[in-house]
Amino acid sequence: MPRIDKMQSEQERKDQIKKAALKIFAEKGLVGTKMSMIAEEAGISQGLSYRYFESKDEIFALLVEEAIEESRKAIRDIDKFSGSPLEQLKSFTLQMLDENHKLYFLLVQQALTLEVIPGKAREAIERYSPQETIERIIPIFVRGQQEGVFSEGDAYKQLILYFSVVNGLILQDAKVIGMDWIREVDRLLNILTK
Amino acid sequence: MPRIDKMQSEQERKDQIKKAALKIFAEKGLVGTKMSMIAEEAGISQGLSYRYFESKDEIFALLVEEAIEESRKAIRDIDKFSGSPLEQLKSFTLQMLDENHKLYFLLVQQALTLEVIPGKAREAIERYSPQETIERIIPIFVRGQQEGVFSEGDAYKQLILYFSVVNGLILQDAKVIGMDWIREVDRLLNILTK
DNA sequence: GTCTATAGCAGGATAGAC
DNA sequence: GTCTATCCTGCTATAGAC
Repeated sequence: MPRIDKMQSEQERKDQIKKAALKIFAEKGLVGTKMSMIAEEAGISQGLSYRYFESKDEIFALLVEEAIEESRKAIRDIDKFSGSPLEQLKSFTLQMLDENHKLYFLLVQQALTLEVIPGKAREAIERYSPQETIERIIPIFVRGQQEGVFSEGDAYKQLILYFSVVNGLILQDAKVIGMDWIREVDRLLNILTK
Repeated sequence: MPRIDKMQSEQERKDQIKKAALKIFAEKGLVGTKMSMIAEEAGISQGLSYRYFESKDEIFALLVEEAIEESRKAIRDIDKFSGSPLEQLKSFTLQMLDENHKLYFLLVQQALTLEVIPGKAREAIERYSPQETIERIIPIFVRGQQEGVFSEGDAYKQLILYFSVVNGLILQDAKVIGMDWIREVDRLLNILTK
């Protein structure tokens, strides 16, 4: 007879720890995060995480892999957003800014700024060539240019600019509370338009 | 008789260590930076830094104070840039992106994302109310609006947006080498204009 | 004044009680 | 299955030789 109380299955416990870890890692990075912080955030004791994961590095690597997988999926699905290039990009941007994606995004940023990242995380990062993202988004920019809405110039540079700007927005968002960034996305996209 | 060789005065040695520390701190944050890294960057032995500074925290705090002082100065001098609001802002932005200011900027970012920062650094951060920056820059935005160049709306929000965007640009700049960001500043300012 | 060696401590990981 | 009490490594900071 299964238990009815709030006791959790192994998978649920793992998810709980991972969720807590994601929040702290995204905020403080790999070295800045102590296992005790993750435990506290998850509401468990310091040593328990090790019954579910081998090491801090393993959790980090796991999350980075998930983040990258999530990101690939978002990129793959970008054509599902209907509308003009501008509207597509707006939908995509808003998606990046939502709660879940934001944390993943910050985590990858953390991983990218580290020189010494755990082997598995490094693999995931290296496997995920930005080429994939670029090939997927550049056509949208080009279409925007052809339709005369986007400004002329090197679409690749525009893309990098666009991402670094969204990056800055997400980073800021982590600090300034109570600001409705979503409203600002329109203004943001002015970077790209004529 | 003073020595003629490359032996350094106490002040020069301090500056050398501080310069090395700034570079590493800006990149890896307080916890991510090991004293051995600073020593290596400065080309000295691991223990020597402690003849010139009391602790890692002291160096960090010192640099944060300098960074903030530098930032106040840049803000105070913003009216010295001549020209239209747009040109003023462009000059100011380019200044933020130059080598020196960039590192300071990243350092303050690091300090802002930490919860536990050394007492002195915390004081400096708290003493430096963003109010000062805001009061200085808002009038430029307002003037831009009055002249019909900047888009309408809450100038405060535009300011925050602008800073988070520049922030993203600086962060990206630390990673993507060989990209001439300066050329992109014009495009960046499109966020603000009609 | 600078280096090398090490003391001391913080934090990751483990062992053992419950 | 979870917690508490350690072990052990790696880093900050210090001591002492040159």
